[in-house]
Amino acid sequence: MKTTITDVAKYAKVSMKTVSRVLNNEPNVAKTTRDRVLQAAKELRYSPNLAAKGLASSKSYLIALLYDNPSPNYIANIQKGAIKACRDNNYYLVIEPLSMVKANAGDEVEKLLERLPVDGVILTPPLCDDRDILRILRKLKIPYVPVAPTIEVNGVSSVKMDDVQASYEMTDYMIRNGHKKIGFIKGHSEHSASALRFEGYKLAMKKANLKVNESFIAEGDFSFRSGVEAAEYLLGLKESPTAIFASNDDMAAGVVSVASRLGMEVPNKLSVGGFDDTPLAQILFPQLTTVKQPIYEMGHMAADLLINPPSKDDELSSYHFEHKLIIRESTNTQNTLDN
Amino acid sequence: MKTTITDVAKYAKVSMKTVSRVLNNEPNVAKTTRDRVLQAAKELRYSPNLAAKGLASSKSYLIALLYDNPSPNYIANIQKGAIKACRDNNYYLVIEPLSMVKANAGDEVEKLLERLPVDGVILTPPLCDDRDILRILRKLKIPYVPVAPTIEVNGVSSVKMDDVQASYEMTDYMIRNGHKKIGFIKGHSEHSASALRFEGYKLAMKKANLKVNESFIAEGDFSFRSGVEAAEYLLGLKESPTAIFASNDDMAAGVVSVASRLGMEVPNKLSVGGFDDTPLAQILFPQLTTVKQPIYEMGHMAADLLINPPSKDDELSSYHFEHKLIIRESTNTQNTLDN
DNA sequence: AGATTTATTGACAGCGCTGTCATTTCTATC
DNA sequence: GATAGAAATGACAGCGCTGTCAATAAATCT
Repeated sequence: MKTTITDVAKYAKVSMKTVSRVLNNEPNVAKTTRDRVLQAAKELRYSPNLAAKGLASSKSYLIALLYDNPSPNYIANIQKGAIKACRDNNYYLVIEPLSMVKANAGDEVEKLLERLPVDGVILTPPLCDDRDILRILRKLKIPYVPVAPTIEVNGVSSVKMDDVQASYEMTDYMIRNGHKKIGFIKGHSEHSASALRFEGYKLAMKKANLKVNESFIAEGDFSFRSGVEAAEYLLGLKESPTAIFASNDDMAAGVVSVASRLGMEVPNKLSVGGFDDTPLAQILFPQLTTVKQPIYEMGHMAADLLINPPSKDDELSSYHFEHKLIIRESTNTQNTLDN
Repeated sequence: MKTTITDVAKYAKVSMKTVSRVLNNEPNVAKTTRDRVLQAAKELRYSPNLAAKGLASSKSYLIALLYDNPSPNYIANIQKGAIKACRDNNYYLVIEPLSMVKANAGDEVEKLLERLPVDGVILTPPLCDDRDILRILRKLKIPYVPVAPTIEVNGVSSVKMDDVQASYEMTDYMIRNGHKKIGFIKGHSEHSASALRFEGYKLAMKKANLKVNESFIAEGDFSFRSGVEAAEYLLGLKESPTAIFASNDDMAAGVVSVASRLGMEVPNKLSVGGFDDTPLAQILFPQLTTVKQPIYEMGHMAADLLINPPSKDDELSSYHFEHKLIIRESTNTQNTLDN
């Protein structure tokens, strides 16, 4: 038989309500009473029934993680971070992959959340920039935290990293290594990060008084294959870049693979930079210079913001986390003789 | 205001209980009544309150996925499969990563499940072979389905694939390609699959009247790095194998990387086989010959077994799913002249 | 037709907790 | 020491649903 709050109340010789107060850290309980209740709960190995709490307080103690992101690694890290925050607060994480390809993601979300009235929703890219979904969330009055969104919504905190700055740093690093002809492979146009990373690249080029050569900009969609295609194009140019900055690791892996097929040694003949620091980056030969995103941290903060909403006073519109440029083997000083 | 069952009852001019019956597909409701209720529910956009259902029926409509598996890809696929089954049954998936490294995983699980009384638990390797966890689950009387377990428990259905057979097929494929000196890299000793895959390898060798050369067997732990180390050992042998079967893709990637560093062309000088068919397998150059595990299918069935438990009659002890040998570029016919 | 079984429906309590508000006990004040 | 005010505690309803069991309607059998 499962212990209930009534058992604890009897044992501690107080009312149910007092037990409830103690267990929920509500104020106005005498220290001695509090200790007695805590002791009773401990001895009886009491643990609250989530469904009952939920029903009585119209809370669910559930946070939903919505995603439509093909990268298992990204999702795994967001999950880890979010779960940590949930565990520390006796919340639970429900995951719901979505497919934006289907006509209306909004409807799907609506149906989902009408059934499962979660206390908060974490939105990962590209979902966090989907107007339909945001509208539904607002309509259902469900708090949400977008991870790395482009759209800023009034009164909604978000977690992000500085994609522009990170991308700037990578490009700048290549420039400081003597590279002047730097190719760039864009990411999926639906992901807001794509534009930001491109921005950072252009910024660094501009600051260094380097002209952005339009033919050095290739389209990609974050997939390995698109990296291969972009690399084939870039390296097939009669005057090809000496460094290629792919806006994620998968595409960078594509570049490395094309380069090695072409007998173009990385990094001596071609420097390659990636983005994300996926496990792949260390598996590749040579290991990839890349940018480590604070994914775990963002997931953690997103959940935490939903569980412990900041008071209006200290509310920030967005919380920034630090990325890190990770220099490995795929980039090198440009040998000026080669140029 | 959220519609409740009472609203639907009034609208359809029946009792709450009848609505409940209709919505839960219980028998003994007249067709006309059923239709009327369904219509009412639809018009009112009714959706049940999970917490209330849970409280009243002492069910939670939640399935927990417990894992301690460093492979995001494996987890992502299990999750996808499990979620599909959950969605189709109005269940939800709660994920809980565990760390077996910590002293007693059992306690952690116990605390977790006392708080969150889920209707079922999916256990992935290596958790599914942890005696402590199994004991707790039995004690708490929570149904569970182990994915690819070694331990068989009476009355508990499990989902699996045939690791021995799959491994046999890969080895056999190499043998039929003319290879005689086939190296094998074992997986993490804690994962039961490791032993099974090794078994399949030995079986194939035996069937082909090939002697298993002890020095061709290397220890690994499923990590890329361990694959590198194993490959360095195997390829450093004065008489080294012409093919290496690594018991997962990450280790196979390690082999490929060492081989290319050593200027040993894959597959012409060395065939390499992996296991898992992770995205990595297609990203590598050359693309990896590997075994595709029915991970999604196993996740799906695991959740389904928990949601719709088979009746005692048609209960199977374990459900097997088909793997698939995927032949790509990293394996080749052994050139007998080289031998 | 009347008796008996079976299918269909409804009334109502109660799952375990919290919110509201009433009540009691303490503390500070003059 | 009486009194106002604050702090601590408790009584009780009710969150939205389902289980139980009783009541009624329909079907089947002598």
